[in-house]
Amino acid sequence: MAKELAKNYDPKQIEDRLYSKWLEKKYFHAEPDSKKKPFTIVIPPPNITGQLHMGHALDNTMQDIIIRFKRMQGFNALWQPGTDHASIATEAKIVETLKKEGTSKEELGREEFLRRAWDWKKEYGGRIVSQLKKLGSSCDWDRERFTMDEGCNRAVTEVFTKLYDKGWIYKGSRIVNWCPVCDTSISDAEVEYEEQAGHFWHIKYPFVETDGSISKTRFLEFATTRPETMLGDTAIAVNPDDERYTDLVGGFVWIPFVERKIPVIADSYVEKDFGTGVVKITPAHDPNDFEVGKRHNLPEINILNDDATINENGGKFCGMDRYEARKQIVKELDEMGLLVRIEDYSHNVGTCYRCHSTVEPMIKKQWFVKMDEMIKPAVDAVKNGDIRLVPDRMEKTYFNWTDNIRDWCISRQLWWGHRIPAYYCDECGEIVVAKKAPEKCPKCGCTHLTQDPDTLDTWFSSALWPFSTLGWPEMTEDLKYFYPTDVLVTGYDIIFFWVIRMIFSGYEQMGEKPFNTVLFHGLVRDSEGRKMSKSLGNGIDPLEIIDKYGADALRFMLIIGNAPGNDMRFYMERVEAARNFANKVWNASRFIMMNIDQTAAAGIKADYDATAADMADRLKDADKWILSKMNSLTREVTEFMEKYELGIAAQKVYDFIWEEFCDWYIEMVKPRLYGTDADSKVAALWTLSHVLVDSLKLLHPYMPFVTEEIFCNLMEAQGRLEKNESIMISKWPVFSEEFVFTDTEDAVELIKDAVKGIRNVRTGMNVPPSRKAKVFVVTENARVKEIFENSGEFLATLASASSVTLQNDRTGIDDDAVSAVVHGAVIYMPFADLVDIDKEIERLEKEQKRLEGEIKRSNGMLSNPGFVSKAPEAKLAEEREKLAKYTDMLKTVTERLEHFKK
RNA sequence: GGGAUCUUAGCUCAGCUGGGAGAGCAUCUGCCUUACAAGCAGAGGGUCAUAGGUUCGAGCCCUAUAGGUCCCACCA
Repeated sequence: MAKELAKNYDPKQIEDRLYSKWLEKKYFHAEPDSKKKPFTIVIPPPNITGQLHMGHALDNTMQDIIIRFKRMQGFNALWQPGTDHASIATEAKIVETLKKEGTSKEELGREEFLRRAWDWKKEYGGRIVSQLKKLGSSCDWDRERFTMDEGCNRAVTEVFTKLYDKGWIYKGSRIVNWCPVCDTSISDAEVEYEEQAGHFWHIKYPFVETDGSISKTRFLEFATTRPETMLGDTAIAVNPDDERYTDLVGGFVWIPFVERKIPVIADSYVEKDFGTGVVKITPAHDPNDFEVGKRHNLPEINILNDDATINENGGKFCGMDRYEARKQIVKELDEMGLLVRIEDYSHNVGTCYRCHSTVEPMIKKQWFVKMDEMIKPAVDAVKNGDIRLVPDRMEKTYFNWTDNIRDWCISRQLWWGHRIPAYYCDECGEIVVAKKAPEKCPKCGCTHLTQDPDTLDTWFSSALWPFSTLGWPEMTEDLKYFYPTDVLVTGYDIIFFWVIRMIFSGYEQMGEKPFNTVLFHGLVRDSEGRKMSKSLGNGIDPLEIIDKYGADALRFMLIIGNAPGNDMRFYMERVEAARNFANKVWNASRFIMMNIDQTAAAGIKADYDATAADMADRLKDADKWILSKMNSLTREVTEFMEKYELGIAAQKVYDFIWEEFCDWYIEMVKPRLYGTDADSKVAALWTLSHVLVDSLKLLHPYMPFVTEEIFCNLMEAQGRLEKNESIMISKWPVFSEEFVFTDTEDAVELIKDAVKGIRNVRTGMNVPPSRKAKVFVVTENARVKEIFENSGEFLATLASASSVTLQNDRTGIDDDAVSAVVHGAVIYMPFADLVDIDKEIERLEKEQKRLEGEIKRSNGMLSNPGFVSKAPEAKLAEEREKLAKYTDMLKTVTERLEHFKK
């Protein structure tokens, strides 16, 4: 490794190399260790069909930031990785490929199809993993899992049989959402509603007279958006309180085409005021009608085949596609004079979340998980705070779902997935649910049993992910040590699919929550705020960004200035800004290392392992100031990260490094570095190094590569690489009392203001005389005096007060002037912007009022017996301190105000 | 229909328990200065959607209104 940093920051030169090093050193690997506290994250397993997209990049960056942070804090940090078999999505892809090859899954047969699927997994499952590595993800790859591997399969079978024995998994004939394209049932959560422009067909059925004849004059009018379902109508319903139709209830109407008479029934489900107040009831193809049908014992007539063509129950329309049949039916109704009118109508249509074709509700025999009992602990956990959702508004969404939960349809008519461990006796039809295929039927003794052909919903196995990956159903050491996990990071879009199901599964199977906190993030949208999608072609490939700007830049961009749970837009300019920041850090470090080298060459060497106490008497005000700032920053950043406010934490680090450290401290310290005072030089170098190292550490979770590269080079340059071989396993900085220099910090802040004022004057030289600054200097004893209206004279005055010379400042003011500032010979209030005194008086009056308010509040609290008796001592002390501080400030402000008023 | 959320600079957004209105980009003015032009020093630009309320004090809390986004449920 070079002792000097390369002249130019080039992520390509460092990222892959460092990642390999980390892997080689096994820094990502975690084993149970009773001496250390665990911190665990399980990855939301990406689909094996997937390519890394911006959503993944955001999700995994957040996890990596947290896990790196915790690792540095000394936790035994495990980030458990893996991938998801994504049954429906993967199967669709493979079916598509087969189609292109001119074959089909039926032709291939189940076994061959699965072989192809596993080949697919082998080929593409690794792709997403290598992409995650490009991002810098510090997952423990030795532990990589797959939702359909042997262990997960054991877990799935275990859960299925357990819940079946408990009666919480059952097979039932119920109305389910059927996707005719994916050719499978899907759960309620997997239906997406889309607003579609459609029609409202107003149709009338003729009455059946008491003598059995079909009326030519009396009709019952209703409206429907799906006319083809009339083939499956088994009743017509009105509201029981609807006086218009009271007489008709009990009568019959006639359905054309299928030549069937159906009863007119009364059910409160029908709303009087909507449409004609008459509803056709199709129990087999509408969830509400299904319920009505159950209440009235109506026959259920299925009119659709699985591919959404009309079946033999549809009479002459048999074999037609659903939409073709719709057209034809409407046409013929019109010819028969039974079509009253067509109204344009926009309504929500349920579509499959995978293929977006319209789903058809159908009655099917499927497997369900009973939810009413199992959901309870999951509700309580969030209610009583055992599991925290961040941001907490997600709780509303969560409860909205849990309050309206319905049984979960888990069987899928797919081949790629966990096979349902249910076996049917070929003789007597007995159902046996068991971990292993039974030898013979327990009822009739027949030895021929057939396994259920269906597979399980992908989410059934994902729900077990937090513990199945740690070895469950075996009670492994891993499981005992790492479970429950600490934080789950995921998008709010899969709260129903995944988060809730993990929570109830954790409680049911483990008897304990799967994680303490769920941290939600939003969607990454394009620069116009649209969802990134393949169909729009507006997706931005994270890998291209990494290639061009580096993973550090991408990561930082995704995090900074974004609040938890909020969507964000992707801007190239923001990636550039992040890359520029990395470059800034690079260059500042290069400067510091150059100076370390040069001073060392001159025989002056700082002890970089020295403590603050060792250095105490050599530190200058500027050093104390930046150390103090660094110290506060450490505390703030740590606090924000612990609250998972990653965006704010990143912003703080950014501001500190760029503004305070680079723009101020490094500039302030230059004269000392170029000067001759060895002690001062050593103090400066020590401080530079100390602050740089701590800044790099705070930045490391966000920008792992650039920080590691600099850190290692710096350590080598300082001859302490052996003890500090990687920043990622270095100690996270902690707030320390030894770096609290409040007074110095305040003073230098004032000085900064002063310098800014001077710069302002300088650049404002050509402004009209009225704008020329009035500069005030407040001396240590608070004596206010106006020095000069002319900046030149001001500078001269400052210079005369100086005792030390500074050189080569970039601020554009005379060297000597700055020295006075930096050395605190005077403390000033720069009012360079100040045009008239009235404004300042106004400001001070406002401040005075504010302080009076604060004092009043503090007094109120301190004289409140309730507060005094209940508040902890620290809180009381804090309040007293505040009171004292504000009282003091008020005094100063009032004094100053009086002065100005004079 | 229920719920969530947003409305802050020209654009995109931060602003965490009420006290300074902020960042990036864009615009304008100076600077190739021995870490960095991927940079430095400045400037302009905001009734914090509107109207009330609570408070010594409101971008932040409460109420209402308008507009946007999203989720859930669904009227056939």
